[in-house]
Amino acid sequence: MTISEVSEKYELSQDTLRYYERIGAIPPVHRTKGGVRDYTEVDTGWIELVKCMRSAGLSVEALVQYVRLTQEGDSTLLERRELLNEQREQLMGQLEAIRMAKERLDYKISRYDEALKTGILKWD
Amino acid sequence: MTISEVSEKYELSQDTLRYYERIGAIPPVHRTKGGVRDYTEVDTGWIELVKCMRSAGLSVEALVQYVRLTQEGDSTLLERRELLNEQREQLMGQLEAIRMAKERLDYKISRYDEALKTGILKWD
DNA sequence: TATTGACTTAGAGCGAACTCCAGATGATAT
DNA sequence: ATATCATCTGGAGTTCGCTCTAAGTCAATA
Repeated sequence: MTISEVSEKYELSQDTLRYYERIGAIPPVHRTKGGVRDYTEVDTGWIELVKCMRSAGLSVEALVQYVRLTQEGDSTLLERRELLNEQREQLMGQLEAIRMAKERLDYKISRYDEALKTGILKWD
Repeated sequence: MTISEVSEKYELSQDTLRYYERIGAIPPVHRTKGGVRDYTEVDTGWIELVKCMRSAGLSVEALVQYVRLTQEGDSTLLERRELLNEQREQLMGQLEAIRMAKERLDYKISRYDEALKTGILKWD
């Protein structure tokens, strides 16, 4: 798969795909003899993982670390689980922050709805 | 309330508090004759709102817009509700992204737990 | 074979959200 | 009054995560 195909499929710019590889957020991508990227399913699997995790707010740095550990082999299994656990905790926190903000927004919106419907403004 | 007290209470640096005010993410804060900030309850209410929304991922720009609209008075009620609704939608999307990432992390972690417990690595 | 178009790298540039700094001014305790 | 400390402003600096540019190389087509 060429970079433009991967870019299309995962809706990530070619620049971003190269960037992720350059900094190590994904392992080195398979290349043709000429040095052109030719993504395998393993490669795109990593892309998908990174896209998923980034969209949830994991830092690029955390992904780089994770990839580095996987490259180092089985001796880092424990460390990798720790890293994933930490990130999981982060996500749980973020989930809670969003839940709270949403609650607050819902309340505010309901007040606006009320005010717009009745024309009466009882503001706090 | 002085800026150092507010900074302490809301765990936001004094620089950040001044920054939020400077760019308009909160309305102008009450001052003493000497020009020193003296936060009222209304002021800290805004601080709390901004902290809540920022921690959930709302952009500073969105908050600036919201504050600007509130300053313009009742004619912007509808526009403000629209803005809050948009932000709410964003949060819902973010919630879903995090849910999905968490699911994936949970699965991966369970695989690591298994591997670490049994010593058997059946990797995909 | 020439030319077009996709791809390559290294490195600079950019927007968001702070964060830090310098120099001035305000508040307080002796 | 003076020393000390907190706070002020304007502006520069930092970090993150891309995004763009330039100049060169690879690949497919006429």
